[in-house]
Amino acid sequence: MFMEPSSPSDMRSHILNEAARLFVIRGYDGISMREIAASCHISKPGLYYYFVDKEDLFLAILESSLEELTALISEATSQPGGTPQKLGFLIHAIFTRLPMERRALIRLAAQEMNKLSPQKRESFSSRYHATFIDGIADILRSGIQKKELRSVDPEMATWAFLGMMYPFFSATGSPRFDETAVVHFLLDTFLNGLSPQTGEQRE
Amino acid sequence: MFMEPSSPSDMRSHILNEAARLFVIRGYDGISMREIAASCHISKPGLYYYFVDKEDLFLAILESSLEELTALISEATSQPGGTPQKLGFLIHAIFTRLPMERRALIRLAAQEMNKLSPQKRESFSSRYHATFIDGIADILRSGIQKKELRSVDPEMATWAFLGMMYPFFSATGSPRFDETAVVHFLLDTFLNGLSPQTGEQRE
DNA sequence: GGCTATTTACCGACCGGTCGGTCAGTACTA
DNA sequence: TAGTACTGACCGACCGGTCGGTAAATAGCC
Repeated sequence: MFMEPSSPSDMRSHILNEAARLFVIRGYDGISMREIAASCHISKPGLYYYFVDKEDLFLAILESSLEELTALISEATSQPGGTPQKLGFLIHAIFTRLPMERRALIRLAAQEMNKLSPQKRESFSSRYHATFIDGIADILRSGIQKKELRSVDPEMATWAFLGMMYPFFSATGSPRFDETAVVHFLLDTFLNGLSPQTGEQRE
Repeated sequence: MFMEPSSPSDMRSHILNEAARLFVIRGYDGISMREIAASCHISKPGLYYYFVDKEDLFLAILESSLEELTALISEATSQPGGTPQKLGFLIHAIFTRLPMERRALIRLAAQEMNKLSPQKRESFSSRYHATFIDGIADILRSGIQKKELRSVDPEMATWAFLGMMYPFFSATGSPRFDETAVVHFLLDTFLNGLSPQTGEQRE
């Protein structure tokens, strides 16, 4: 009775999945609660039984994505080996452990966060930065400290790192590339660049 | 009498500017024609005097941004020097010749193109790819041919190149960095990567 | 120059439709 | 019989877009 839902009424998670899929395709303003309801084979008030409003539903999706990412980053951070290995692990994990839909969610969070009401946005975005952005920046920072990375602004590098990946997170748009090739290309480019190598390089 | 309007009724371009600013901040679905009208100190029907519908106004903004970009790319392509110089010119031109609002438009086009109706989207996106994406891919391709760049998939590299820049195109969100530093960082990272250099490197 | 006809550049009021959200039920369990 | 998991009907606000109208400038004619 006072235990929290241990089996979270699979309808709730079904809604979460379906709504995430739709938000990714059309954006926050692009789909209506009616469409989400129809896509879940439920009535619109049925949606409001599980979520207090549209924002609440959207936020629940963003939160779960952030949680997932945070777990991946902390796993990458505690990975044995040097910074290149940690970064390689992270890219590899994102592309192989997350289905495309969830990868697209990473982009969605970054792009549509501002659709939230001011207080919720502030709250989410500060957690988003503290765990996700700073988590990656910390890996980069420690790499710089250990001379495994050149001395650059870690936060700037984090945005570039993320930005490089985003085009390959698209549910629709952008072209389809072989994912193993993308994983390798991203890490290689981020670490070694596109200029021909003059000396021996590490990866 | 039969000359076309040489001074394009500065109201039209005022609307274009104002609407672009608003679309960038809130997205295509995020602002209404009423808000655009109010922001231009004009009535809603006044808007429809200049543009047939919302999509037409939006498309006019995207087209002008694409035109601007295309000009920059062709200028970069015909730049003297090697591929690194062409790429350097392009990044530099984007960051110094385009005010932030117009840079944000580049991102807007990529992100919100899909809000267009199917035929318009198809038409715009094919021109977008043919001139903008392929334009950059061609620079990369010729660089690879001339051994000035490592042998990678030029289209994949184009998306990564663009993706790296996008986080720094934000009108609001994302942090503010020193633009000269960003320009240098982006080119340097794209060409040389973040691993410490072992041999001498070219830029 | 004076007079009319037409065009330009808008505006207030309003349309049908959709939005997010609510409320009063109700079928089904425990 | 008390709660859980919903539903159909509905609300006010707002959406993109259109209607009929109009003041001011411009063009054509004498």
